[in-house]
Amino acid sequence: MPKAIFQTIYQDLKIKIEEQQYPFQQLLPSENALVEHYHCSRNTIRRAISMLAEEGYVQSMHGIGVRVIYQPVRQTSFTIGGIESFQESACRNGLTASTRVVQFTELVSDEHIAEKTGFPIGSELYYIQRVRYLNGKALIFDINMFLKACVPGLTPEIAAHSIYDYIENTLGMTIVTSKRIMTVERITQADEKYLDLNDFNCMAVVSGHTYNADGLMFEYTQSRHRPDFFCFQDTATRKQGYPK
Amino acid sequence: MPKAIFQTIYQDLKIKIEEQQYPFQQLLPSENALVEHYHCSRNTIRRAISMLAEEGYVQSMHGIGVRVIYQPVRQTSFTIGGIESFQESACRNGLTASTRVVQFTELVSDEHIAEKTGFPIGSELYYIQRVRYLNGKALIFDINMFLKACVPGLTPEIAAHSIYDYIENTLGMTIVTSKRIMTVERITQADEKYLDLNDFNCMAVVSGHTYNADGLMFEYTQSRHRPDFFCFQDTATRKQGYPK
DNA sequence: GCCGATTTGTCCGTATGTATC
DNA sequence: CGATACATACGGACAAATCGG
Repeated sequence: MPKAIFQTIYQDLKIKIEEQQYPFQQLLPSENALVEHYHCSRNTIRRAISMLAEEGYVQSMHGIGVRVIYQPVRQTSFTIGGIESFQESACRNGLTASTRVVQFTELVSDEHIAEKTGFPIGSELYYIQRVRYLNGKALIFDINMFLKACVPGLTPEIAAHSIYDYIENTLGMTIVTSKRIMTVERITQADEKYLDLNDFNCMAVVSGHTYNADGLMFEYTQSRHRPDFFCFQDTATRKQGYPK
Repeated sequence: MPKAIFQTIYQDLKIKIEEQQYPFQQLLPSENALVEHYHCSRNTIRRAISMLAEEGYVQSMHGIGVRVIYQPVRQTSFTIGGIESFQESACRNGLTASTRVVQFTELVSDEHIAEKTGFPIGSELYYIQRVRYLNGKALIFDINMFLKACVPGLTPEIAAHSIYDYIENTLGMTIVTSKRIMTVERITQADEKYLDLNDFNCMAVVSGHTYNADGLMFEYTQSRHRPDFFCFQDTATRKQGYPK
C-alpha cells in the first residue's frame, strides 16, 4: 500500500527531528521552503506539521516559524503511549515479553457487567485474564472482554500470542479509537495470586474502551500494572477559542 | 475577538453531540449537507470533524459517513483531561476548591534539579509547594518550578489564587504545549505532613513540562494526588501509515 | 512609527481517488 | 455500474503577526 504524501513528509520530518538534524529549539525551514523541497502544496506541509505539533514535537508560532520542542526521553519503566499492543509496547521499551493465559471463558453481559464495561445487557462476550511478564517478572495483570460476534474464533492459543495481531491481520478488522481512563486502585486477590508484587498496596490501572472501524465498541480492557513499572505519557495542547 | 469559522462549527457540533441531538452510534449529516447548512467550504467542515474525532466524539468511516461515538462519562473522582488549571478542573468536576501555599522560595537550578526538570543549570527559579483542598479535604500536593525570567512578579498571594490566571490574563503569556508523564510513587514525608491520607502507601503523580508561545519550557510541575481521588482521561486514535 | 518582506493562520473552489452500497 | 460519501491534494487568496530597515 503506497503511503500518502503527507504521511511520508510527516515521517521524514519526524525522523530528522529525532536524529536532531533539526535540533531542539531551532526553527524548521519555512513552509514555503518545505513546499519547494518536497514538491507539494502548502496544505500538505501544514498537515504534516500539525501532526508533529499534536505529538509535542514542534510548536508553530505565528509570524515567526515552527520551533522544534522535541527532546529524547529517558525510558526508565514500561511506558505507554498511543494505541499499541503489549507486544509492540514491550518491543519499543526494549524488553522481552511473554504472556500466560490464566482464564479463558465465555459469558453473557448482565446488568453489573454492562454498567462497568458499557456492553449492552445480553451481549455474548469472551472473558480473558492474562499475566504479562517483562524480562521474566510477572508485572501486569490484564482482563479483557471482547464482543464474541466481532472477534469470532478466538482461542487461548491466540490469546497467548497477540489478540491484536489476530484481529488486524487475520480478521482484517481495523482498530481506530480507544478511550482510556487511568486510575490507581487497591490490590486484589488476583493481583496477589498471579503477580510478583512488592510492598505496594495498590496498582496503576488503565481501563479502556476500544472501537473498530464501524464505530462499534468491541473491547473492554483493564490493565493492572505494578506501580514501579508503569509510566503513561501524554501531550496536551491548549485549545484555541477560549474567548477570555 | 471573533472566533474562526471552523471553531464555531466545531463547538456547535460538539454541543449538539453532547445534547444528543446527534445521538450515540448515529451518523452526522454528510459533509456536503453540513457545507450547505453552515455555508462554508468542505475543508472547513472536515477540519471541525477531525477535531471532534481527536477527542473521541466521532469516527469517520470511508464511504459511509461520520459516526457519533460520544457517551457521557460519570465523573466519580477528580478527572484530569487537557491543559487546565486546578481551578478549572475543580469547577468542571463540580467541586469547591481552595489552595494553601506552604512554601514559596527562589532557587537556582543545580545539576540535580536540571536532571529532573530539564531547566538548564543556573536558571533562576521560583519554587512553590501548595496543598490543594477539594470540598475541604487536603487531597493534592503540588510542586511547581517556574522560570523566574518568564513569570516576573510572582507572589505567594498569586500562588494562593491561580498562577495560570496571572500568567494568561496579567502577563499576557500564552500556554501552548504541555508534556506530561503519569506514574505511581511512594508516599513522601511531605505527603504525610500536609495531606489527609488514608492507608494507601502510594500517590498518583503527574509530572509535566509546560511550554509557552515562544516554545520555551518555563514550568515544571509535579502534582501528587491521593489515589482514590484521581482519574486521568485520554483518547487515542490509531495512526494511519503502519504499512503492515 | 511606518513600511515592506517573511511567515504562519484561515478559507475557498476544484479535481481526483477510493470505499460503500 | 452509478450514486454517495469520505480521503487526499493542489493552487490561490487574504488576514494577522513578526521583524528589520
